[in-house]
Amino acid sequence: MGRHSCCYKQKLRKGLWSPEEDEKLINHITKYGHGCWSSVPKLAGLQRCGKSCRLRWINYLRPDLKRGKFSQEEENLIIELHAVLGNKWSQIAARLPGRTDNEIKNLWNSSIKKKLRQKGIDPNTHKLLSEVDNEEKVSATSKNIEKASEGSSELNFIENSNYVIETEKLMDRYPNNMTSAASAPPTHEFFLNMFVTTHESSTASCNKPLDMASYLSFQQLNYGSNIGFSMNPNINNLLFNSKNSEMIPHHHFNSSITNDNILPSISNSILTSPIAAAASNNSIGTFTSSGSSTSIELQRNSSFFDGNAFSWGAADCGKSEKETETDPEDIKWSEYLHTQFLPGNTIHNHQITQDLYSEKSGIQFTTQGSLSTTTWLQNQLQQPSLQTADSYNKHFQKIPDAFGQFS
DNA sequence: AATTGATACAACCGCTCCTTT
DNA sequence: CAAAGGAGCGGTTGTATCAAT
Repeated sequence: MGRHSCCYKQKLRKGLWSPEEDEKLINHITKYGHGCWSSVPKLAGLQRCGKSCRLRWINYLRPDLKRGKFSQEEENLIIELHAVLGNKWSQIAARLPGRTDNEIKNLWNSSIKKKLRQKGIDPNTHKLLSEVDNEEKVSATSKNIEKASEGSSELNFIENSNYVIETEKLMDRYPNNMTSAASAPPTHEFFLNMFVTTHESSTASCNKPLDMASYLSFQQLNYGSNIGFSMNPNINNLLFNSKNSEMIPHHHFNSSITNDNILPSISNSILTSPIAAAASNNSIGTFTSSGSSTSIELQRNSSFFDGNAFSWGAADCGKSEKETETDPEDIKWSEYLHTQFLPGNTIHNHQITQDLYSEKSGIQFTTQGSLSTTTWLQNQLQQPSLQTADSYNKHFQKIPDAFGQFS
């Protein structure tokens, strides 16, 4: 497809949007919604392509944008999410209320990347740069090593938790980079091998040859010590659905889960999360595999969990209630805008949360559960609801300000 | 005061995926 | 089933602003 069909039309404006154009677009969408984006410019009286209108609305004019500088918490969350999701900016943005993928992408490229490098962390792999160098050496060397130890999946951990990958088999499973979020997730079979081969119901902390805690030592990710990031509880509750690349709050794992889902999920979440390093010295739970399903209990059995509000535990799983999902598209725009967009109106964080998280992919966020992502996000929104309303006000203030710049 | 470089942010481009015809 | 079109995503480029020289 490539270029949008409307872009072929002549005399379409490009470049920065003028306040007049913004006003036209806002007025149009306020009254009629965007509907088909390709028809928006014509209906709104704009010499722009629909794509440009969409972008302008989503990235700048949309009323629920927070704008302003990113907080440290937001930055931390972005880093943690990036460790899991990679450059999936839209997915990252979906978990940061009021932030756009573009905004986050820009922040990452202009600021966070640099900060991470300064702290000796490779922004792509979220590993120590020195480790990445070592890996490259190991990778290069391994190509010249015969498959002497083929069949063994053991890993020898050397002092200081550095690791040596002994088997080419393992390297084959993780070409280039074991933990790169951009690379394919570890296979279902791999984690079966890693965690549940020795016992049908096994306790991770005491399994040999490779228990979970040891395996986590792979990760030298320790943002807490390396860069002083706070350990955010948010990501800890997210597991990964390998089939659609969406994260799922852990609450939903209480029911039957197939290995196809859960193992890659665990792998992605644990392998790439900053919690991994911190968790590496602790037993964090039990994996049980039976037939096609795997149950997982991640226990609060270490100081790590207590110290950092790590809430994998199944204790609150049963309490969760599935939030009623609302498709944003079902919301009548005029109503939406009149009730939420207009300055001074109180924003119902409940609805905002739904708007932000009800995606076509069907991500289901729960409203309860201690320290769950949703809870955290709700907390963000609840400080107070007026915070969001305030951002709306700021938005409206910004429009006349913008006009002022040109007058 | 003018120039240059760095930075942040806005917007565009090309692509893929999905839906519709 | 294939083609066309719409929507969205991620990478890249363009531009405004600010600080340093």
